[in-house]
Amino acid sequence: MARPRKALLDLGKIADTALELVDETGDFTVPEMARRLGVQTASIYHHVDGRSGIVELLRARLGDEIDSTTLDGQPWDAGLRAFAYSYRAAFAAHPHVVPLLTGEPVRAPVVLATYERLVLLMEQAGLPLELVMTALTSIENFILGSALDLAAPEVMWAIPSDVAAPRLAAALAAQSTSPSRADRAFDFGITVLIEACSKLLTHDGASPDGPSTS
Amino acid sequence: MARPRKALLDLGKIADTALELVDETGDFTVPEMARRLGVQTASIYHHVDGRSGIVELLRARLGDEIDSTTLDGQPWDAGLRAFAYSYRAAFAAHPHVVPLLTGEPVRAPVVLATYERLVLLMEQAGLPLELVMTALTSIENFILGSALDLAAPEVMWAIPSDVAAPRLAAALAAQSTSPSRADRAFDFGITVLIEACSKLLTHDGASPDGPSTS
DNA sequence: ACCTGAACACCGTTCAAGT
DNA sequence: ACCTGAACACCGTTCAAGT
Repeated sequence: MARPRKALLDLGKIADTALELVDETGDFTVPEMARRLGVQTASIYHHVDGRSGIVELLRARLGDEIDSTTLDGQPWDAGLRAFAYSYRAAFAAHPHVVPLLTGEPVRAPVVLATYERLVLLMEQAGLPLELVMTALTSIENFILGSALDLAAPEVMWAIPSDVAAPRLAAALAAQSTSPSRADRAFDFGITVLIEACSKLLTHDGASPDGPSTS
Repeated sequence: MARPRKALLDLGKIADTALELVDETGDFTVPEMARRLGVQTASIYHHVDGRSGIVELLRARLGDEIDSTTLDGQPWDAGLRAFAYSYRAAFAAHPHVVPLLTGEPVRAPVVLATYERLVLLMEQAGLPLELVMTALTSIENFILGSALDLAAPEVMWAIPSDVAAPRLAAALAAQSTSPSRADRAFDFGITVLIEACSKLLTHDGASPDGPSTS
């Protein structure tokens, strides 16, 4: 065979296969991908820069699933909230990908554009410029930590039998079950982080409330 | 040689070597450890349950570095804050270990005992029991996400030259440099999350402004 | 440019053999 | 119980050879 008239492989197929494999088995392997693609292992190396190149493909793929339109026609806090939810939803759809992505967060062009828009909105709302990255970084870290939580099993607070922790056990038992533990924790955290941002605004524009005088 | 009169290996040495290797090179390998220990690769398998057993050793090691005495003789919020800082400090000392630990958080006995004590304190302070795990989970996720951030290079918001993001660039430039970006983001988030917890308290105990019913 | 087939170094793990 | 030496399956990566 050697070189076929039409290429057997392209980045899309490679990304698809890697994502499939990670979703199904929790990880991927270059030979495993080659088998699925009906191709030699070496062939894949003609398209990507090794295994880490495939991880970059996955990072970009997740980034593309993040909805970047959430910032238009909304106040900045609602937009930020929607962005956070969309960011996490992209991870939630492929929880096993997240551990492969640690070390560097998603910085796809779409995501970068969203951050640019966010910075602008927060600035205009009155958040001091030197606080903007602090706020966004803490929110991003929270999202990433929450995403990792998604890959963990739901009942993971199993208390070893040789440890006495009655109140912890009671708190675990007292959790309502409808939204998952992870969902509730995410909502709680993202809500308070965004609220905290709005309290840092210097109300030099028109602002209804505030602890000035009443 | 075969079996020496005194064992060459023990869990302490194995954990030490793995930690050394991860701190120096970012990862560890069983044969690499064996070389450092002056021992055959197979010997290590007589002490731990494979590579994942070594990861568990590292998880426990990090857990032991967390200071669990922070909760005594302090109000719950100061204790929780100290615990969070200590938790993160343990990660900060060995940032490359963190990615190996994702999937399951640290649940060493010390940490579990701290959580037990925290739940008790928060309950007594008046936090509704069904909210306790939500609050603690979101804080733990935030800590984990922040810890991962520590393994990332300080200047990681490099904006690709083909992307225009002037306000993002300005926000990055406007950051003060004294405490690191990661430190500031951590402090911001942990402060806000704990404050949010204290607002959820139902002041039915001895409380200055609470409604008087018992 | 793109695929094959074969190769290489290396890793995780097992196991019989020795004390 | 604990270590060795040798083995096995598998992985990531490279490369000459073919079209």
